[in-house]
Amino acid sequence: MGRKPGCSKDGLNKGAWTPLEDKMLMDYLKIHGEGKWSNIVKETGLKRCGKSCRLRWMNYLRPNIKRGNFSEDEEDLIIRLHKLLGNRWSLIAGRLPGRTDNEIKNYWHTTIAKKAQHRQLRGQPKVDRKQIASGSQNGAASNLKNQSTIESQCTTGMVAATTTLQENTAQDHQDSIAIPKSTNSDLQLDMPKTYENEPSSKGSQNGAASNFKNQSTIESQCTTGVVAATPTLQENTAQDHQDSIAMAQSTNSNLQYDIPKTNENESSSKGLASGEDDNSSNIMMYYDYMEDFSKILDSDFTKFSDVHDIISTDHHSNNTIEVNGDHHGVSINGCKSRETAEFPGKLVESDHWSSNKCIQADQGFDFMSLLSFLDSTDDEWTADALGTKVL
DNA sequence: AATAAACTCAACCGCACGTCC
DNA sequence: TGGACGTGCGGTTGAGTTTAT
Repeated sequence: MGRKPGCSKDGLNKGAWTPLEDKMLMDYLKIHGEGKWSNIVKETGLKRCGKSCRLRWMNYLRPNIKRGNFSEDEEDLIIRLHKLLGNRWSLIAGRLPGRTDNEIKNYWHTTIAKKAQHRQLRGQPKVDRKQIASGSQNGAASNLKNQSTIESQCTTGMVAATTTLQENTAQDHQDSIAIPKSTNSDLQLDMPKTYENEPSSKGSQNGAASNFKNQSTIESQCTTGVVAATPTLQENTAQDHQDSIAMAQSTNSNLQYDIPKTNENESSSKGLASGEDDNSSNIMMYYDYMEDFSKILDSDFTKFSDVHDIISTDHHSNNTIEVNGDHHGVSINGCKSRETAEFPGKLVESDHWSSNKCIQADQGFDFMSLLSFLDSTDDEWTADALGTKVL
């Protein structure tokens, strides 16, 4: 790959921007719009490299940038998303309207890390600031260039998502995201809340899972190293406050998580979960953690907030969904670009989930997990994200 | 009031990746 | 096919500001 010409060219300004420079940049962007950053230098005479212009625009000049302190909801959401995504600040920022990745990153490094340090003073296990910053302290997906895995352990009745980081210590490896607890040895994930009539403020700003008016339950039953899943979408009924999307009921043998062979040395975002031991009771799920979650998060959840708005269409593609006339995408496994949605033709028919090449049951599983995950109001969740019980 | 320490955050840097030729 | 280039991202820096002594 060729390297871009850096910003270190002679004659280009560096450091803080002046009001005049800001004005020149904004004037240009008003006319030409974003993009073609390198042209700005040529066409305006602004002595800034394109990269610097982009940064200034994205982080400061852009309209609708929210300034000021982060609200509790925002902080909570950041913590949750960081737990899920690690240091993918741009993705996190995408869920917080008006906030930039840089701002969130700074906030994390200062305020949130400080809180964790505060905990450290209370005699909890030492937390390295860098670890906090990188997310490795809580076992989140701190570096998604590394292999990530989700592992499900039937024996303990829980699903634990872990990231296997190349530079992680054994201790790191043991850290896990405390996705819903379960007391059921059949690996039942009771999603914590119903969304009906409860537009939670938590996470509502980002248009993510907040309006999902279904209680999601995920049940998986261990067989022999295979998770069998049957996602079914139950009709909403007035009497049924448990509107639920029951996933992974293990009754449909057509739906199985792929368990590819792994190469230990493979440095890939794709991971295979495998327990610390090879206990056969462990579930191992092939799971493209980075791509799938990021793409899910990239999608506009609000567009999927109401099942009634989702119309299966055959005239575009039998796997395309249309929401109020528009097409929206949750592109998974590289089936199509982000803009092209790939969903089963009939969402409610489980067979389609297994037969459709573009979305598999496990992805549905994760999609629903994510919704509940983000909407959980469990205080312990937040505490856990910091590796602490009390903030 | 002076100074040091701590904190904040805008900006820079290097890298990865996609696109174009 | 591979190099050049543009863009975006995460990590880091350091100037400016605030707080503590």
